[in-house]
Amino acid sequence: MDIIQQLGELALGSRLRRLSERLAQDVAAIYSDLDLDYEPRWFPVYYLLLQKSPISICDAAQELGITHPMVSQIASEMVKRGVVLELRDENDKRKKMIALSEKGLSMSEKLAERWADVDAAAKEWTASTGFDVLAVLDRLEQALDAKSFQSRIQDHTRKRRWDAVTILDYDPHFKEDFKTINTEWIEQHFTLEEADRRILSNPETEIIEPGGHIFFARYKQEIVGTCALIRCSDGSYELAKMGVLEKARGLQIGKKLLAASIRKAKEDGVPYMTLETSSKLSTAIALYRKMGFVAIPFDPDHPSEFARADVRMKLDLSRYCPYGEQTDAILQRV
Amino acid sequence: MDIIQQLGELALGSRLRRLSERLAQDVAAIYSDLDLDYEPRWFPVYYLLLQKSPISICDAAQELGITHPMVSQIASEMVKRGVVLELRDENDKRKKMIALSEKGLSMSEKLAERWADVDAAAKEWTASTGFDVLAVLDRLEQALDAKSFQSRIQDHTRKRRWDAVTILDYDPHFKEDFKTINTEWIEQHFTLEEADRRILSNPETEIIEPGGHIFFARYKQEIVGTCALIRCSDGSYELAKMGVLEKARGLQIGKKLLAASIRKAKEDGVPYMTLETSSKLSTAIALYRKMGFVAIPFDPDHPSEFARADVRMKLDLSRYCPYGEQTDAILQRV
DNA sequence: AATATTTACGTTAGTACTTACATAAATTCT
DNA sequence: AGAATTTATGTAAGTACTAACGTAAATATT
Repeated sequence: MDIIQQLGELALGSRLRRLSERLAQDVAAIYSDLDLDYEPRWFPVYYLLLQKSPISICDAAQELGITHPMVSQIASEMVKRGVVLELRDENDKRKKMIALSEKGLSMSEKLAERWADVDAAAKEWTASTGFDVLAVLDRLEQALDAKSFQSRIQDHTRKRRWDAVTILDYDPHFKEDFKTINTEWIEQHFTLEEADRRILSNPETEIIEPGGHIFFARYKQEIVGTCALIRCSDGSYELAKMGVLEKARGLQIGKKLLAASIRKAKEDGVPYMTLETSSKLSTAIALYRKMGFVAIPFDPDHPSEFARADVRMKLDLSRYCPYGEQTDAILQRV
Repeated sequence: MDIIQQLGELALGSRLRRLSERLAQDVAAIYSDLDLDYEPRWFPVYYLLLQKSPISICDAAQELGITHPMVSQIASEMVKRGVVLELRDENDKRKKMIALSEKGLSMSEKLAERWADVDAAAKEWTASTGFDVLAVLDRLEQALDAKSFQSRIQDHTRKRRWDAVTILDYDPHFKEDFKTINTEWIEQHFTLEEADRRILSNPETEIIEPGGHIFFARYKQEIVGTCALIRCSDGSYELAKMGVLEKARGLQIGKKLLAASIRKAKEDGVPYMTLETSSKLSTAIALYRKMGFVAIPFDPDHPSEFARADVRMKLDLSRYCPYGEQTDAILQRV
């Protein structure tokens, strides 16, 4: 029992490879005493030519599920050894048709006998496991056709990252984080305004006490993101002060904070949410849009408190609004 | 459904390879965004170093079940990229000990996360087939450890050849074959003597009518071997005129003829069999010996009819004598 | 102590593929 | 009809291995 075996599914690929190499070597050995102009690697091409002949290089490659350079190389080897003949297609001068020569054809009887032995040996071997090995391979391939291994891995990566982030409600311990996280992103793109300083320094009096909320995202024991719901005079919420630390970008923390905010707003029976942002923040706007927010015109009666704000968006919570309700599995994929 | 799939067990190796390559490619892709000095092919070595460090090149190769040049190459790549440190073993100056560097170790956390995703994806994938894929692989490998694929194929080849040869009793149609087959081998090694000509030209009066038998081996509609049992005055049989055509050598036809002869002798309740041969025919003598014959001294009272004969052998049929009775399966293997 | 054998490792060459690119012919578009 | 695109093939270079050989050091044998 070596490490490759101990690793189980993680080293499945290595194991399949090892097994196939072991077989290939053993199969190669059985041709050695046959004294024919034949190489084991020719098998797929030779076998195909026995059934369909003549055939063009690329058609053969397609039928065999290998690359055309492979067929091209094997074919020229076979031509060199006199096993295959090249003919040119008359209608299409690009095409090189290959076919078994007299010599190539005459080898088939002896080869077919060996193949029958290989087939019988393989059948016996696989049957001895008590499993229908071919069916297992069929299912494995089918499953992979339905969904690539890469995307399966990605799903798990996404899920792990998603689960690694916890959304927390406001706690006085996080007061400083609320300030530093927002200061970081504001100063990166804009300059800190007077209203920013007031709100970021006094979240409790400015947001919580008037009936708002602040959420925090924790990743690896650290607060890396935050966003606030400010209670407006008409009872709606304004989403604001959403920020994620530079180093924690790409973990879909913004989406998770936003989903938590929408969920809370629905819980509280709020009719709609608004937000103000800047057209410079295109990734943020894309996210808001994905979550259902739509742009609304700037109302001259309600000018923004912030100089950087030039976009106003709204999410109508009375209508169907999936992202406040959907499961994590769907959210992760959006 | 391509040809590789249609071929079933015959192309099992190709299929395993294809599957492993598909996995390898997908797995390679998930490291690309990780921005680490890491190559997917390092995996086995890296993983081992995470558990056992430092370790020598050859020890690592052994543990991983790969060749030491592979470990050596991977290790030097890793050294070049600063992931691995080389130390010299003090006690054994041949040994190069490799260990993860600070940098190599620091990568492990991120890598381990990805591995966990790969592992989870693979588990999910294999489980979706409804089979215990790992168990199938275990069984396949175990079965191959117990008996190599090559020897499994050989068994089938042997059996096919064995079954392809039919032993027939004397029939006047075969009279000419009896003569030509024996003439071929006698003239190859010796010269045809007067007694040869007499017996070969008149098998019926010389062998059959005095109570003897002649067997023929048929392979692909052709008589390719023969041997005779000559009834002696004391009731025993003398095995004689055993020959196989040059072109049919290697098919174990001699063994099959001999087995048929011994079986017949036992059936007929004969106490023992003898034969005369030449010390020049070492392969034949080896076969006789395998089948239970032992050399006996030349009895001066019974000089041979043939000048070439200088070895006399005997098989005591009253004692245990496996090869007259054993099944084909055992005979094929002898 | 001298010699033979084994072990550890590196190097080179080979294998069975692939990807990427180049070229020529055919087909489609305008 | 001329230009752009697609298709068929070949070639070069790369990948991830292995096998085979050579060298140096250690160990066993005589």
